[in-house]
Amino acid sequence: MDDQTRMLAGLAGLGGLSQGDVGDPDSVRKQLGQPQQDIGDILQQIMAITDESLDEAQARKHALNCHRMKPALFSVLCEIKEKTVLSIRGIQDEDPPDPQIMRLDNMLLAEGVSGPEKGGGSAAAAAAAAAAGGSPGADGGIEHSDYRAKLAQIRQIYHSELEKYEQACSEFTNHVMNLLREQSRTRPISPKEIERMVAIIHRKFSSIQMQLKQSTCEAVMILRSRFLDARRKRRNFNKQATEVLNEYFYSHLSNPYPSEEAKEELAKKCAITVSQVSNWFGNKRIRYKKNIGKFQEEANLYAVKTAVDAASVSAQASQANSPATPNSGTVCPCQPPLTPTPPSISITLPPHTNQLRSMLLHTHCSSYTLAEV
DNA sequence: TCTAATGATTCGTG
DNA sequence: CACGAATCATTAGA
Repeated sequence: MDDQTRMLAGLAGLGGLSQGDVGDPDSVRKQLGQPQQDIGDILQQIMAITDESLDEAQARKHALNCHRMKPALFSVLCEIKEKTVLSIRGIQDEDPPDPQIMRLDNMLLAEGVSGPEKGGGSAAAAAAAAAAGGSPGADGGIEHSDYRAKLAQIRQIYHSELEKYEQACSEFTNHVMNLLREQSRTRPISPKEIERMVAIIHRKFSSIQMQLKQSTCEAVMILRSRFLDARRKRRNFNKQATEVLNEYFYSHLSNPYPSEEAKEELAKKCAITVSQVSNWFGNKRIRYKKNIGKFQEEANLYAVKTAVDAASVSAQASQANSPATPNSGTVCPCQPPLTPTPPSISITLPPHTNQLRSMLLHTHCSSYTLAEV
């Protein structure tokens, strides 16, 4: 209290004093001779104001507001406050942008939830729809629009929530600002303090915003994973693709392990991915091996078919008087077209060639994503 | 509705 | 990483 009274004593005639003089009450007293009693009275009035009735308080408030020393007292109190409490808080004011929010923002932008209406979102939608679509066709369009519709729904919810949030934030900020401005007439609140309070409110609201962004991201992730879950959206290969694969399989029955190049060629022919070709051969080998008898008829059928194809190719070749180009899809010359005894698969591991290519071409989780490449 | 077929995934292995 | 084997999840046909 001693410091304060000294400080307040210094206020007695601030009008003609420089800032440096404020801290020296003795010099003030010397210059003006204003009694300390005056300051004590004002302080007493301020302290007692809460105990009075509303009307009395209002009248007192008015009187205090009109007091000739009010502006000086106010500015000094502001200064004291600034130097004590707020200087400590001030350090934390300029914090860097939250990396978490930045991550969420980037993701929402990439997914097309935030940002321009038909920007990256449609690209992401196309990717997801292509991934879900499996074989290219009219079906892909349905998947695409379905995905887009759901994404648009999320987008709409996100934006309406964001708008609500922004409105609430600005309403609350305005309310607090008005309140503080109003209060600043009776207690020392500097504009800087109001500014800080606004920053604090914004920080609090931004944590709510982060929650909104987080849950939106989760929703998009769930949506994507549903569309990307190839197993759920499995489509049987078309007849022509199955024929091409079977032709290769039965014409290479002694070693049904297509090379990376052969897989690529088959993938191209069947309009599927290399990894789908690998899956198909993996399934085929194991299922054939498990029940050779069941596949016998199929084996004979394709053996005949490949033999006929080979014959027509060689006939064409001889007609054109040019050598027939060896095709991986045709029957191997050393392989009999009809296998009298059940053919057996030689389970020998093929050499691991072209690992880099395979690394690029094999996509297990999202095998469909390369389907349209 | 049931069931066989089938494409995809997972796991252990070399 | 490719493969076999087991399994899952979906499709298609009876």
